[in-house]
Amino acid sequence: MRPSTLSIGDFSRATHLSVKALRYYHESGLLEPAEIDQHSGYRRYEVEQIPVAHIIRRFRDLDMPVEAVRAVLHAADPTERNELIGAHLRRLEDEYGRAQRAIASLRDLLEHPSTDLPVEHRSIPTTQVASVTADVRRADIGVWHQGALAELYATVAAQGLATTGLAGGQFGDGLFSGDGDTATMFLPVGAGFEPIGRLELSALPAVDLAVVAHVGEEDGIDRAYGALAAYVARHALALAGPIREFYPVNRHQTQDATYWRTEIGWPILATGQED
Amino acid sequence: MRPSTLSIGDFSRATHLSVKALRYYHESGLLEPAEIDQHSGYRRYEVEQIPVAHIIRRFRDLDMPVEAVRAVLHAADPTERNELIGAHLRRLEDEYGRAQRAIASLRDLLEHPSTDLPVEHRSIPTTQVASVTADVRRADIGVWHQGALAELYATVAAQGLATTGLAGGQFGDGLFSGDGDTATMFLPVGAGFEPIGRLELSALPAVDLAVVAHVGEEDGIDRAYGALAAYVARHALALAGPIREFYPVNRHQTQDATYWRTEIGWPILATGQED
DNA sequence: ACTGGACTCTCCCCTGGGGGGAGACAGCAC
DNA sequence: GTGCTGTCTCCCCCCAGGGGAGAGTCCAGT
Repeated sequence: MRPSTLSIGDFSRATHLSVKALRYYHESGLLEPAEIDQHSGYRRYEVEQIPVAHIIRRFRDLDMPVEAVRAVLHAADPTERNELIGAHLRRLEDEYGRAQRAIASLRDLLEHPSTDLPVEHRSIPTTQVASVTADVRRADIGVWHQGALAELYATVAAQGLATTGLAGGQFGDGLFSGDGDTATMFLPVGAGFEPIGRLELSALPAVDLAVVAHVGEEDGIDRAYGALAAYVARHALALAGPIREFYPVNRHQTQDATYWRTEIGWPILATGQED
Repeated sequence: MRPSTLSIGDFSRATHLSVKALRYYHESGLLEPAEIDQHSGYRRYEVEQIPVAHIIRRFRDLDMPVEAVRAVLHAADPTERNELIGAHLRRLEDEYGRAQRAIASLRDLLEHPSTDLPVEHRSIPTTQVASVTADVRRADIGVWHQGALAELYATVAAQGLATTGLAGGQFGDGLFSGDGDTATMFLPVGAGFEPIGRLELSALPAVDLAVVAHVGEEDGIDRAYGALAAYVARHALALAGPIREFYPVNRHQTQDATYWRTEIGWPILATGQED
């Protein structure tokens, strides 16, 4: 008699999926054997499952998570399926674009390891701000940053208020314990701001900052950080609080990133003396 | 007095690397603290280490392995460094290209889940071949496949011999125990072949095959596998050995992939009867 | 019917790059 | 002295399986 089902080894050879992977897909429910021998526990697959297995392998070759593969296979209609696939492809494209820009920045950093940029001292008084504070993982800061600023600008404008200073952010607050990353985006406002949703009205403490400006996209910003660190080292100044950044250009109004400006403020102890 | 070193928390804020990551980099020797308090075990970093930490973060953002980052940082000269960075960028580019092609193939598979392609039965006698056999991980098969075939063509030609049949490969041999993937690439030759290096002279056993042809790049090949599986299922034929593939077109002479041809052979039990 | 070898089973530990948390010290301001 | 926060080490967790141990199964040959 000719068996109409395949052993796990035969199925592995027919699908180019390893036996280990097949067992894992069974365990995780992504691809269940057609039949399991009650006595021996041997898995048996049907030939009709081979095309499905090929599809799974293709997706896994793309590093699509097993959960996402299951979602695609269980998607109701082709539209939803294409949407899911498209989303994954967009993620890959994003990653690649980010990689290219970061590589350029890296070459720059490595080839000009110690660039001197003008450093300016700035005394910031206590400031009343509309703010958003959250624990954000470092990898997500870019996205969160954009969203929070957009919300601040929109809400302040919607309340008919004017901004009374530079938009900015503060990172690594240490207000909460633990190693979480507390980040705050803020927009200075006058009296009358009404906190809505996650937005708060708060007061930023006064600080003395050593400030370096960076122009252009965020990718090249490490050079500014490096220059600042070198300056601080030369003048033997310690870090006296969370880093504060300012964004003099409204990035939602000015789309061309070459005009963007980031001012990085490194809090220092007020000394008054500069050599 | 102003401390000239930073605690791990301050250093974390200055570099945007998490405290956990910094401890891990210390443990793995990628970035060692400038000083460790003998009594308390507290780590102390110098401001001069900040630019280095930024560089490390950039590389890790690119998913470059910690080992590779260390290699780049310890590289003797900029040339070697650029070479290492370039290699990583090329890997990213390769992945992205592969992803794009695989996505196209996937859409095809999902939109035409059951394509009928002509299936042909073929009886292959025992064949004398020059061959390369190795345990190859599935992900590496593409590369290994190219190299092995090129070596076979070159060596056979160098010995002044003619090929006496179609080049091909055999996958999932099962000659060795375990779940390893045994793959063999072969080129039929007449008498007089001298095995050199990893090349062997061997005899492939006779088989009866159900064969489907696929034209073009390897990316669309899953459709052919699917059609073959459907055919085999309809005719209740079991898999009777490792999959064999044939490549009638020499891919090193014909660069245009649209002319490439892959014949997939699914071993079946010889029955002589076809309904 | 028996034997040997190939095949498969489950179970456990391992990878990389950290994240999350427990419990114990350390340092600093009041 | 008394909190509070920061930091230490140690342990378990993630994904997608890989590697191997030890035991049970299947099948072909005798």
